[in-house]
Amino acid sequence: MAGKRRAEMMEETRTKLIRSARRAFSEKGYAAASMDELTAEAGLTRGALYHNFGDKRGLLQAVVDQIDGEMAARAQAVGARAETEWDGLLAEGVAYIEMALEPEVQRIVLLDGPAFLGDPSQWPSQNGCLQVTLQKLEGLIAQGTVRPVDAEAAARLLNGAALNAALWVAASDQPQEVLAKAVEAFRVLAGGLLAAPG
Amino acid sequence: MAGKRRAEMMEETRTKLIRSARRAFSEKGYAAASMDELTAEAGLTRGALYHNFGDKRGLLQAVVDQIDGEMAARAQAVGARAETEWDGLLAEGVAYIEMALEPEVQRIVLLDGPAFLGDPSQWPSQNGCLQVTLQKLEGLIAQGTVRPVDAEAAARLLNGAALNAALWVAASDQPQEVLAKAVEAFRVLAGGLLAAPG
DNA sequence: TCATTGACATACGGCGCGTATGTGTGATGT
DNA sequence: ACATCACACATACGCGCCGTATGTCAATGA
Repeated sequence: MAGKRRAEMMEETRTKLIRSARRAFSEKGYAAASMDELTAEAGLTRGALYHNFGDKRGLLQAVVDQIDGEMAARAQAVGARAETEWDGLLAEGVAYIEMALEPEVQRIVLLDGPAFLGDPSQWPSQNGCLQVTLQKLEGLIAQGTVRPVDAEAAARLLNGAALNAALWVAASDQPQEVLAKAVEAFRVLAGGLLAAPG
Repeated sequence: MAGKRRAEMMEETRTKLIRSARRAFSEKGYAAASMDELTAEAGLTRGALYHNFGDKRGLLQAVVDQIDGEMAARAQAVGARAETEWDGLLAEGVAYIEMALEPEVQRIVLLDGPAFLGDPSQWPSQNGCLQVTLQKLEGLIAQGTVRPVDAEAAARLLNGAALNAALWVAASDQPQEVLAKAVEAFRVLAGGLLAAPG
């Protein structure tokens, strides 16, 4: 028990703080979350927080990076399972919409993240979600499936569309029906990118 | 000077407070803006603010409603000037992207608004921007130009795409070039809605 | 074994929000 | 015209929260 090295201990406290922060931020929002409560829930004090993350924003940044990484990995996994590259792109977009329904993702990454950390593309994590979409798009453009538009621009618009759709679905009364409409509209819109409209 | 009725006076203080709030919120962000400074700049105190708007969020709501209304009016004016309905839709979208480059719009309506007031479609102002796009889309669907998708879903995705494009442009080093790419990508994406791809 | 580093806790100061209370001016009735 | 009321706004107060400065104790290394 006491046989742990200092580095391991520190990594553990970081993990505990991030875990508590994910809970607190997603339930109360970043602004309303109290550092005292948050750290107490992790069995620590604010001292540990300022030592490890600098300030409250630093903790938010760490949380956002973690969730963003998880989202990117999940989307990529879903996209890789598709039969064609194009279906993969669509699947990734739909996956983003569905993931954005989770309170953690919505509240922390989509709402508080941009508001308190600024534009996602400026984040240290480099916005993994965007990178995944970007790569898929570049591949599709190279193989001629997608028209030769600016890949980054298209990726941003697609992600933005998916994100906004998710906010809509989440605020809706009948999430299931609205989700179906959102996914359908997403497919139609994305179809605009195709070189040979189907 | 003293010949004003009470209602007129109250309307004037509301106007002054909202004006100061637009400045403060857009420059410092909602969270960092101090009510004391804000009201002092308007020649008043926090008392006036709590009396007229209930709390800090109430003031943000009022500011957001005002800006949203202005945006919707501007977009509608731009869209109405186009030769065809379809061109009008595209023009509105481009107008949103360009408007979102203004710090007031970006910071207050696009970042702090959703974070502190929740989903835009739930706002009392009913999100005028969305309504404008929605009407245009419904017209286009009725006349057969646009495929029969769910109009609200499509409107949301379009607006979301435009919004995200704007964030990208604003954070960029060469806004002019990036804006051109964003607009081009927007046109391509929107083309997916067309019944007869061109 | 002892000095030192560093991870974390404790203590302190200040600011900002929300509310409770005070105040003066315009509205109202006779 | 005068007294009274109502109300828009100012003033006063308390609480919570963040950031920093300081303290403490265990782990490290010679």
